[in-house]
Amino acid sequence: MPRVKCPKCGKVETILKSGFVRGLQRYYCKECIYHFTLIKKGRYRNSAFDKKRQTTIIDIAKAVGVSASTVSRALKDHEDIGIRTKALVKQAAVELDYQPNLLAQSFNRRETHVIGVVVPDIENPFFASVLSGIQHTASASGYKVMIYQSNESHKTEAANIQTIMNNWIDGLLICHSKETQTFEHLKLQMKKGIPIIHFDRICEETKTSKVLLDNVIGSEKIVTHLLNEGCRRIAVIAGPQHLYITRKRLEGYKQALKKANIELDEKWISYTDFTKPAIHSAIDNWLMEKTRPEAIFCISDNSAILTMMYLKHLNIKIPEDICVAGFGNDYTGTIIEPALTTYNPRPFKVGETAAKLFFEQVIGGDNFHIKTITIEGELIIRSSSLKRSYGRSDGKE
Amino acid sequence: MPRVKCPKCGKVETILKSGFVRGLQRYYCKECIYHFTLIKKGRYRNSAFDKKRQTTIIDIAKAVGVSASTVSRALKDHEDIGIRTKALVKQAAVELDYQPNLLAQSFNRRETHVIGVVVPDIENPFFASVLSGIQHTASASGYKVMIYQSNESHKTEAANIQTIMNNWIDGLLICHSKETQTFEHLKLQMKKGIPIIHFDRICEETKTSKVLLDNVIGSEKIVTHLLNEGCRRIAVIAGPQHLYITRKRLEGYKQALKKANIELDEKWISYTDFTKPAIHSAIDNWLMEKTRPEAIFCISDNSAILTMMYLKHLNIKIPEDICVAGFGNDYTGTIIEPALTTYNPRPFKVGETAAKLFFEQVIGGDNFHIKTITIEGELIIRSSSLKRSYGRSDGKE
DNA sequence: TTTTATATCTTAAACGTTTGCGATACTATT
DNA sequence: AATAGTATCGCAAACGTTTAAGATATAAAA
Repeated sequence: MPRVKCPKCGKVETILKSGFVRGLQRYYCKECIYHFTLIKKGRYRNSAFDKKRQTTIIDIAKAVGVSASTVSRALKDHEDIGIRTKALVKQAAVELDYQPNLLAQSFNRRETHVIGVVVPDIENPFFASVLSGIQHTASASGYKVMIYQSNESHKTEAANIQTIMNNWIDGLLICHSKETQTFEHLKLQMKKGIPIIHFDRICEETKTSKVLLDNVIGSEKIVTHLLNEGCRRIAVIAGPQHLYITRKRLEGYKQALKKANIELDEKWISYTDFTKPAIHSAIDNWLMEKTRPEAIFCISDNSAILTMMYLKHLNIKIPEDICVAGFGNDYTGTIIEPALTTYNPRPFKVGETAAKLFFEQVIGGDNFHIKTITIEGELIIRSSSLKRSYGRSDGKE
Repeated sequence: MPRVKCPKCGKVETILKSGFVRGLQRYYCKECIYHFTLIKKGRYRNSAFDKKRQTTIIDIAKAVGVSASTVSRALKDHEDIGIRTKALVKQAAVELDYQPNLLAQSFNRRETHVIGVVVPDIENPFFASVLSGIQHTASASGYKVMIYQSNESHKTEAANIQTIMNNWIDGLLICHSKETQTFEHLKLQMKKGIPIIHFDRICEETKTSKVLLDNVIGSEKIVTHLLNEGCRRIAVIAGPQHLYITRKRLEGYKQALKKANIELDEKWISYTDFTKPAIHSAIDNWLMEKTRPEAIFCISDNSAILTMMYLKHLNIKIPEDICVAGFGNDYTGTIIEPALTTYNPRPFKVGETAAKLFFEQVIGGDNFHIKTITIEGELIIRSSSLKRSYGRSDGKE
């Protein structure tokens, strides 16, 4: 029999073995009816937790000789606290290098002051700019921004939302992936009452605030400009057919034609996946027509760049032979020659506005009614479309 | 005297008024020696907290008829829990739509699984790509990413770090702003024991892991390439003199010259702030020399683009008259004509590596020794520098 | 002197989860 | 029958902060 003393009565004779728990020999004192093991781990005495321990309000409270609640109130200048106490507390806070545990605060208040953002791709300049706008606005109000990219995958998007929504964020700003066509993953989360704001590629089925690009008007402006330059046969490099921006920008295209009393010819519309081969083959097809297109309107700047490079490769002159226009105002459009006519959707402002809508919803609470805001963009005319006035100035930089 | 009953003894006669607290009439029962007010607010009964309440493990515990700790363990398949109980708990969790409160978990564990990232500017493609690499790697390990941009301001950077470090993040990945020249704000935080990883613009004074671009070797490769093309007088558009990348890339420039036995001429080095006017004036000055430079090496792609556009504007042929090379492999370099010779620092990999270093440090704990990893980049030769072999293929796309 | 008012402080519960360790009900062994 | 072993569970504390509401001291009023 081992010489083990009972921690309660101190006796040795009454101790019996009693199996094992978690690999440790267990003992049992007959007299005290008390089970115990010898080695104690002590959760908060050994581990890595120790190092992470910082000054808390309790430390301050002890130092000053008041209660923790007084410290809490003093630090936020609550009226109930005497001016002398406040001073003492604040001084002690500085001396002890007190830093509030924001995690504890958030936990207590059930508010993290974090905005979650899900974008398809951070490296896309448009989204980078939106992100910047969000970050800027959030920061100004003391909010943090957590980002996720879906990589244009519906699955990743759904998984991201699932994780992030579990108490981490106060609101979600989202632009759906190209793949996303069902929105059950979002609707599930909406029950939690966390504000959701859509931007750019929105979801039409949910009662959420939305920030839109003026896709229709913008496209209409571009196409109208091309018409004004004397182009009649205007081809379109569109995206996948189900994609929101494809539908909307095509709508603008059609409107412009209608207003100009030009009949729509479906052969001038090519649905692509924005890849180089798809675009090349679309152009090849058009060039085989007996009458070539006079202009190509590309739904995105990136495809416009690809289009221009291919046309140049084919020794087709821009804009003399074919005008080209894009949509998006990517930086590359100013570099390529001739400079690309495009439409600036003001992505930074899109981000700003989305963040502002979030704040409105937070402040408004139940009184807030969802809004849809369309950001007015800006037609940017550059050489790539200036057929009629070829040779005149490049427009503004 | 008001007809107020004592909540304790129920008597009315013994009640006295006793001033006001928080705007409410206060009463006092002589017999019970008990102060009280009439209206009770009840913190967790009325407010917005209610709506945010979700299913907790306690709810599950009640439903199944076990304790909360059992639920906690069952959900993570702890061996102590019986297989039947586990099944019951998991089933209840699904039925009640239980979502763990990640905030509570983090608070308890003192671990958020969030990586903080501070970059100067999200819209800069280099940083966007780094960010993407970080996000990718973090996501794969179940970590979230919180971003901050300093907007190249030291003050903003310091403020960001201050906020974010208070328990919000498990680690900090940072690229300093151009302005940042003192690092006290960082050193202060290092005491907390949170891993800090530097990338790109590092801090040489701190004992932190770092991820570097191969600035020196990369620049040397570029300049050597220019030398091989027959350029002898190679001018440099540098950045501000104190900037880390300026110093390093200049070092590579000098090394290349030295190896080629060409004497360094300081007049070919121009320190700019990367703005258009500064670059233009640097070029103007060089062109006034009796012997013009044969090549211009720009410390960054963006300044290379500006340089090329200005040279073209001056009707100087690239590369016949002057070769141009950049550093960074921005997308625009593939668009401009002639395409820009540059160096790909592999920003995505930089981000990936920074994140990996963080994980190594977390896993290694005290055993981890800080590392400095240099990411090997890739020389990308395009037309803008192909003087000798002008007219030959464009190199790989 | 008794009652009322004011200013300032304390107490304790609550947030949701984790976890050390004791408790209980068995079965197996001696 | 006494003791030892095993499987499975519960208790309670701990994390750091906030906050409702009671407590106390002191001054003012009746």
